Amino acid sequence: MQPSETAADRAYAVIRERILDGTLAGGALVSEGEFAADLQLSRTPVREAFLRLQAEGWMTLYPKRGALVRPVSPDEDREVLEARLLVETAAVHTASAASDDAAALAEDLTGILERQRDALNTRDAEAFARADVDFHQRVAASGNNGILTAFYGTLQDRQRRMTATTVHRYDGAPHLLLEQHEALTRAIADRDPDAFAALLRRHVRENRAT
Amino acid sequence: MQPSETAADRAYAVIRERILDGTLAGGALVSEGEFAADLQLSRTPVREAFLRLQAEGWMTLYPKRGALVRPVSPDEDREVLEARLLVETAAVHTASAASDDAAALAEDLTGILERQRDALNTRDAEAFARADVDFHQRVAASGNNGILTAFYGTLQDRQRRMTATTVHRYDGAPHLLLEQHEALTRAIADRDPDAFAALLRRHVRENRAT
DNA sequence: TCCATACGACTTGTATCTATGCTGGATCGG
DNA sequence: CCGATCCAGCATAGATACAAGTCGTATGGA
Repeated sequence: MQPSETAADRAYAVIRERILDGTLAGGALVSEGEFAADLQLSRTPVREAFLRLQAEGWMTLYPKRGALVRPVSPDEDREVLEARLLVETAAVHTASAASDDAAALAEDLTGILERQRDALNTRDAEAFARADVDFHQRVAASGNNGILTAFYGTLQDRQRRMTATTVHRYDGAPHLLLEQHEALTRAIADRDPDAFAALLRRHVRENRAT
Repeated sequence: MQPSETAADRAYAVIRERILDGTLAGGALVSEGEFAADLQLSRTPVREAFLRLQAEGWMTLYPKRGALVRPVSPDEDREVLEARLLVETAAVHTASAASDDAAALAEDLTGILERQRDALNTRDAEAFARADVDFHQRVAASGNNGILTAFYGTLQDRQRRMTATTVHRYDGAPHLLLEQHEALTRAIADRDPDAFAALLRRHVRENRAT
């Protein structure tokens, strides 16, 4: 056994994953004992995981009653999209003011797009989705603001859960998504934050899943 | 005894307060046992508080070593101010698009300003600061986006800690601050988000403490 | 002197135990 | 038949016990 990862960490990772991928639906009422039995540990590490999940907003703990997996609120998708737009747009605006940052960003994005194109060709949906997340994460990070970048990460997690919950619909074909990413990258290379903002707005509206 | 508030909640509130008001300086190494003895409870609730504080970014837990109060990073004040500007500006932009929201916002802000003016007259620094926080919180909430509003709250907490850490300097007199708030409110009443943005930028730059 | 190691103090990680709160259903009185 | 009450079962809150990791220091040998 490799105890570099504690039992509490394992419990946390497992439960969080089940929430994010939709195995544990919103509104489900779970208890510490359940998971303790399931994961073969005592209730203590499970409890720690619950507390952490509550702090991150995934669960609500009701004293002496149990833990409720927080359901996705009706407004959540709008709110997440608004927030993502805001952070990404502001980041590109900042990056565009410094030619070095803009160039580095464009270069990194080109690399990620290459990976995504490969994934499309090899029909590796997993890698495709991963590249998609990386693309936007990299954009958000270009604002050179750790707080906002971290916040953006939480938005991606929320979105991941939402897309897992709802039926996963591809309004457009994957290659359309790729083309939009390419257009976004061009706007960055051109240091045109306004064009980027307009393209991004369309991008997220048309394809709420990414 | 009124156990409506659990021991863990109390421990959390106390420790968090000590971090935010600077009693517990950044970089301090603390242990569960210390606080357990101090607060007269067992390690369990203290541990829960530590976990929660870590999840919220106030502490870093080192396995078998102790807990470190996370120091304020050198970039943090810039990052917090950038993020606050971003969220408030976006919120007002949204609110300005709906006349009802803008009117309600202007009205609420006027009320808060009244409180703040009273506080200034009675020299109640505490109430003055509270009104200040409320003013900006209300602005942020006008964006009608719960996720962003909650995020804004965390920014205020971070800022509170920073201003507690550094010497609290008032670059301008309190009444200048009040005048700026009044100007901001007028911009909102006029549904002029661009003017608001410009005023706010100056406001936070001149007075990094609020 | 220098280095390796053994030890002790301190810390967290996890399990377990007790007390208490909540809830739903059975029971009793009307 | 209906509502108040009681109680068993379940879940958590918190305390405690114990195991194990880490570091500083003392100690003994080369």
